[in-house]
Amino acid sequence: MSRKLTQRGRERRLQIMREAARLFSERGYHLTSVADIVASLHVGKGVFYWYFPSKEELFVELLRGAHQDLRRRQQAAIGDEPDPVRRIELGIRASMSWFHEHRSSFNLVQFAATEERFAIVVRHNREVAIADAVRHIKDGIVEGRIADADPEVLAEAVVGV
Amino acid sequence: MSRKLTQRGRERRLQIMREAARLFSERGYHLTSVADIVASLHVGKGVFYWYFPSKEELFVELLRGAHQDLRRRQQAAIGDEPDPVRRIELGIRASMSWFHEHRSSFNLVQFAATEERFAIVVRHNREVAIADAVRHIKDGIVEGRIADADPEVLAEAVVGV
DNA sequence: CGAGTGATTGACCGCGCGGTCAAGGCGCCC
DNA sequence: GGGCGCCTTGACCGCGCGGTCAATCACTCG
Repeated sequence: MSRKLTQRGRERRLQIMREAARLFSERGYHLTSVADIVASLHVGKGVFYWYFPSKEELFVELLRGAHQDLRRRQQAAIGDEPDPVRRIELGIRASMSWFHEHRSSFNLVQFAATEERFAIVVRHNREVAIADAVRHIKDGIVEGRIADADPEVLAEAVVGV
Repeated sequence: MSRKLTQRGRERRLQIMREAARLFSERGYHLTSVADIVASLHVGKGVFYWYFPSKEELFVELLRGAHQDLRRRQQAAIGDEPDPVRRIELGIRASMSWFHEHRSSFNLVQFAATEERFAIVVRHNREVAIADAVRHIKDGIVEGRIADADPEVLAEAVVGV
């Protein structure tokens, strides 16, 4: 799907993603033009379209990247904690501190939720999170540490937090 | 500041506000053009600009209107309840059910928070809400029903809910 | 050196946006 | 009827957007 890139190319790509994330989160998606992004990087417009098919695709990629990063953080925090209740608690705490450190990603997600075409991605991410929580809850029920209720419903509540 | 209007004019104005709120909340502010709004009302473009100076102003007015309506609802719910702790609880519950009933207003506020020029209005509304809460908390402290802490800080927490 | 290819430039395009305005309808009062 | 003022129309304007592309650069490798 994507081009083959040299090392230099991969760096440019990341550079664009970082700058775009910064501008999107500061001014908002619609008020940040592609021209703004390339201008603040002091490069021509073609550079942007060499690395990304469209402004929209770039944004979706930022969204997905943020979600992956968050999930990685959760899993690192949970580690090999055996108690499912503690696992859930650690996951929630990790998410909170992650969002605290990555305010700009938080802004991106918040905006994404207000526009249907991006909300789809957000919903998908949410479902992944719910699936994660469901697994822990089922473990908790098996061990008798959590009341036997519909795991899906409880998971929704956890993610809602 | 605004024009003088006949009864018919006031109705048109409300009609536009309702339709705009609907479209903004469904598709988002930027994806809803003034042309969309007037088209869905089957009127010419000039009608819009007869009643509103700009698309931006209309949005701000919707934001302010939503805030006023929410606040009215809170005050009605609180009524003459004497206990300050109960007052706060009733206020929070009223806010929750109001947002539940007015999802579209919720979407508007959510979007507004992502764009600086509108976030200013949201912050102002927030400050009003905090001022309200501060008053109740001070009452609570005087009566000894709430621990003696910085009322401002506690109020922030209440509004955060 | 020259060929090949990844990377870059910026003028250019078409479009749809927010906003304007001259013109005219409609209803009411004298 | 005639005049007045609220309201409506829609063609029109300028602009800045997302996106394209022919030309060119620059690095590597034989």
